[in-house]
Amino acid sequence: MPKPHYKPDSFHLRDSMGYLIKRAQRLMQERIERLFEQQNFTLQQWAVLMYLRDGLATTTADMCRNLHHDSGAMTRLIDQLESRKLIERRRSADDRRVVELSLTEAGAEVLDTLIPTACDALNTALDGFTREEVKMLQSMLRRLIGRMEELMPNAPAASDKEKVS
Amino acid sequence: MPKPHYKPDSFHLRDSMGYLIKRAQRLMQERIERLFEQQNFTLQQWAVLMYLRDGLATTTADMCRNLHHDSGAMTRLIDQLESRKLIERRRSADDRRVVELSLTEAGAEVLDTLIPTACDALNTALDGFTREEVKMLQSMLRRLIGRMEELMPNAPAASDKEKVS
DNA sequence: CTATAATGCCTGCCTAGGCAGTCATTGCCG
DNA sequence: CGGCAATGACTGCCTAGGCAGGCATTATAG
Repeated sequence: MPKPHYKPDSFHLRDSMGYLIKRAQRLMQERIERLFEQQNFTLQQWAVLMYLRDGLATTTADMCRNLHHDSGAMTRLIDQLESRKLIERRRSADDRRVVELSLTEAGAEVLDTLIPTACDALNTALDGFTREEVKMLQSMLRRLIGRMEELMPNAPAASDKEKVS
Repeated sequence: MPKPHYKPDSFHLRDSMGYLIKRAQRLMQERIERLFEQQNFTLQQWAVLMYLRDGLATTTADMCRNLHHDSGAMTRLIDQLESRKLIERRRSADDRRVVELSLTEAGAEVLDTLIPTACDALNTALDGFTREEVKMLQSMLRRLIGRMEELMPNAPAASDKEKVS
């Protein structure tokens, strides 16, 4: 690596990619969550509902892996959504260990009200960005994510025992 | 706004800027924190030390505002760093409400070992990005942050009572 | 000068997430 | 078939952060 992006001597936190991303993330989350809180929803809860709607995950373990969320926390999160009648649990017949999740009518309706809110928040935050800039930002973030995922093979977060060789 | 970036009908979580940023942030944090954990440091703790070193904040309240951190949590975080002899508290003479913070020798030494670690982590994560791409990514994130900060005038997180008009 | 507001730091309470461990079920091996 | 690892869901424990309240000190209004 001929030219490192960051050098210890001249390092300043405010230029750090980690710092910038963290700050952006925090602001974005606060922003959207403030809009969601009237209906008592959390970003994570919303993400779970979205993933269910789009069929990106159908079981608890799927959800954990795809959202990089702790499995214990996921169980409790699902408890809440279930008690609010937004999703349903159903023990799988094929593999009786797994619990299949599904969106209820009420859940789908709630999503219909949350999505426009989220879109608005994103659009106003990205106001001033051109279409191309947004595309570029997305693609760069995706590259960064991909890069870090391959650097972190057995990323935990979806804890559940894992042998470390 | 003639052309919104996101439309409710065609919205998919995985294209959402919030989702991408969150995922990138999470991976980055896990990555760096895993490197820091041998020396028992947290990103926030490191950030506080860095801010102190660079004189970007000298009091608890400063720290909270600049790092968007809760003031209660900040007090406890500083308790820890103080008990580890990395920073010192000193009641200000001018304004006896204020507690001035300062880095100790030990604190500065610790920083010298942490910074290279962080740089490495960032550099390897950004491997594959050109110098220009990194600059562009930084600048876009800064724009986004600036935009959201002005949209969130009285952002809390540095809680402490605030009248809402 | 005094009463009231604002500020800074701190504390207690609550919730969410990380982590380890449990139990049931399934896959894999001989 | 029988034993053992792996998997999925779940639970308890611990810690960090969000939030509200408290106290001391300073700023402001009248």
